[in-house]
Amino acid sequence: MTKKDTVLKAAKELFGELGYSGTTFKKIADRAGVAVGLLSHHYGNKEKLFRAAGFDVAERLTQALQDEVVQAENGFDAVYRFARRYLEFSVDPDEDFLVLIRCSPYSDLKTGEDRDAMVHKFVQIPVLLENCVARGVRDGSIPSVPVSETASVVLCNLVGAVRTNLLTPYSPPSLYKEILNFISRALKAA
Amino acid sequence: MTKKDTVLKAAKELFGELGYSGTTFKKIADRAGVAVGLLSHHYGNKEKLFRAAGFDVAERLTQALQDEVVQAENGFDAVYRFARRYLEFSVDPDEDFLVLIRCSPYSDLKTGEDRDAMVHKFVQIPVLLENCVARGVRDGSIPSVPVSETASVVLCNLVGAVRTNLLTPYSPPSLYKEILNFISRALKAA
Amino acid sequence: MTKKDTVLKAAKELFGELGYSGTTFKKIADRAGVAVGLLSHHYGNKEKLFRAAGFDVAERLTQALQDEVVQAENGFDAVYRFARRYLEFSVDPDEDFLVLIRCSPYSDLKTGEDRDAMVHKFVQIPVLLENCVARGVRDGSIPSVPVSETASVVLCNLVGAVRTNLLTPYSPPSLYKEILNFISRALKAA
Amino acid sequence: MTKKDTVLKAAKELFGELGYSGTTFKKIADRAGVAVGLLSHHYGNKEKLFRAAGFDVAERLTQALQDEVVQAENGFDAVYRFARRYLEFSVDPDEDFLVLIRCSPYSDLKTGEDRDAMVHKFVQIPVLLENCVARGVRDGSIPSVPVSETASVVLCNLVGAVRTNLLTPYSPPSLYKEILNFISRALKAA
DNA sequence: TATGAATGAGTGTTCATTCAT
DNA sequence: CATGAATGAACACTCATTCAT
Repeated sequence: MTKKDTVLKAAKELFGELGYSGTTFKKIADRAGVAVGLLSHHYGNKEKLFRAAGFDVAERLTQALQDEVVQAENGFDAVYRFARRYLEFSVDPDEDFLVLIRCSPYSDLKTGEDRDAMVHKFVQIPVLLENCVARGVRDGSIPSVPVSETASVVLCNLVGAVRTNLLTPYSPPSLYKEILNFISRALKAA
Repeated sequence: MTKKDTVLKAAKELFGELGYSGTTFKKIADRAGVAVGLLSHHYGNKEKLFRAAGFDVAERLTQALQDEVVQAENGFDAVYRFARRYLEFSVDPDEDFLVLIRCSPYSDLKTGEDRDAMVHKFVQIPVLLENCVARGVRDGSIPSVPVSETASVVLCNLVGAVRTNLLTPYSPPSLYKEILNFISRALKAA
Repeated sequence: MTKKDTVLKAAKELFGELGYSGTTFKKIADRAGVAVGLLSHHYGNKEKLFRAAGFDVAERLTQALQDEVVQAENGFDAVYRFARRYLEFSVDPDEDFLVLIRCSPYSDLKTGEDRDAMVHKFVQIPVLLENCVARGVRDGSIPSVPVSETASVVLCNLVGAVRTNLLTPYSPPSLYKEILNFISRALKAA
Repeated sequence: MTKKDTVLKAAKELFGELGYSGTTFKKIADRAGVAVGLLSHHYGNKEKLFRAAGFDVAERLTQALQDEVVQAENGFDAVYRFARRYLEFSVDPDEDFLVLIRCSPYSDLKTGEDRDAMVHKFVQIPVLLENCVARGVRDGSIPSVPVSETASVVLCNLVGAVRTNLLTPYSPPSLYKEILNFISRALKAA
């Protein structure tokens, strides 16, 4: 692993743990075991490093979801697999999912160049889910529902679930299982 | 309105718009039209002011939800009203709901005294919703479901919905209506 | 005791305990149980209040020393009584001697109007001691020594002793007794 | 001289001239001709910089005293040399002795971590003087006196003398000479 | 590529002082 | 005489960023 990669890994961890403003160049450099000057040298500035950290995880998540839905038998299954994989990914200790929570457009980013880039990056995820729902409506595995709206609602469930599980102490242990049941029931009952 | 209240109002607005670290004493003082020293004078320090701002809105939200659910005919209706009122509140321009998004335990607060206080304050909301679900199970308006888990899942829907609507550009205009339908369907199909 | 007096008493205690800059109007007002505005009302500003506190104790010390030396049988006895009384006064819990340590010209006051006033006030004490020494030289109870210099040296002993005893942990329990012996011996051996 | 050293030099001067709270980061940075941020960068915070300044001078003083007393013919001579060197050091323009007056335990430091460190550092000086007195008692150059107490008293003389000379306008020009005589006489007359 | 000393604008916070009541 | 809300300059300290090595 090059020092550049070490920096990115440390950045993903720390932005995830401490948020954007709680994370400093010094902390990242210390955890990565490099000099502070190296961060700007490789990544330009803090915003860009944050973006690189978020993009890296977003990229992996998108890939995981795509790999998952291609295995589905039908649209409903695709939606289900999407949701299950999303939740799994969120608790995978290798994936630094927390940084996504900090930097996704669902987070409390200030507006700016940064945010626009994130919005553009993340849009792939709702679009992928929409395709799954559309496929389900087409193949009859999901009753006739408004496609885009339904995808949005399912994503709301996932966004709410990962925040509840990762950030709050209110989460029951079976939350993810219940969320999947909830989505299934609602989709079938539509 | 006393200057103390003016400060709190400005704080609610700015913490909501810019987040905790994006909001400075100077910005609050400027918007409130007071001297910076007044913030510490009345609220001690930034954390306490943030807490006061969050508590104030949390208090109003809790009250609104309680006032709403007492009017319900049965448990299912109570859950529905709870959800509808929650979503309405989130877009009421008088209520500075955004600050809750920044400071709730669903947000990316660093841990600390601050967070503990918030967790303790916010727990009223899941508890209230649980009561509604329990009532529905008791009176038969909701099929037999695990109470606590179901309440958590419904709240996930609401948390996801307000974030999608208020923070992202991905929200379809009818999102809130769809979320309510989604919850209704899932609850009835249980 | 009027509120004005209460303020002065609190000021003497706190300036003594915490020093000039460690003492705030708020702390004084809190200890005195009055509003902060009252301090400026009665004493003008912080420097003047500090001066008033220091003067009050200096006045009492000067008086105590004068009362003591008039009882002396001869010059040597006067010097001895002066020293003994000075040390006694420094540990009298009713006298707030510590404030003198903070504000005397032997202390680390910044220069300024304040300091000049203190210098002028305190000069009475070396002058009084000089008179005692002069008397001793005159009446033969002290060998022929340079008067002013000897008085200065004796005062150095006292200044050093009270600082050692009140400020440091290096002071042996019998320090004051030893200091008195030391002065006696040196004076007689001159 | 590195910028780090320049900062320490400026700090020693200014803490000596203006005391702890009268000295600001800005003043130090200005005198040293560096940016304010450099002070924290190299020394952490104000307390630590103060400590570093005090330690530096204390170290030099301790060394000077040790170098001096090893040259003594006997215990009395050692005490005398100690006292003389101490007084000389206090007026050496290269040594920034004043900062010691501000930070020694004989000063009006507020209690705290800072003070503990100073107490621990300064204890070397009374200990060294005690050794001299003990040697004198052993070799007969000083009559039988309580060792620790006598050392304390001699140090009181020195502490009082440097304060009188450096801080007050009451000091006669020959004060240091008189103090040395005074100590000699008292020691021999014991 | 890699370092870390150096910068300086910006931050939260303190606090003596004022003043309307 | 007495209050405490209100002020704003001053403070220590942080930190992303630059740059000579």
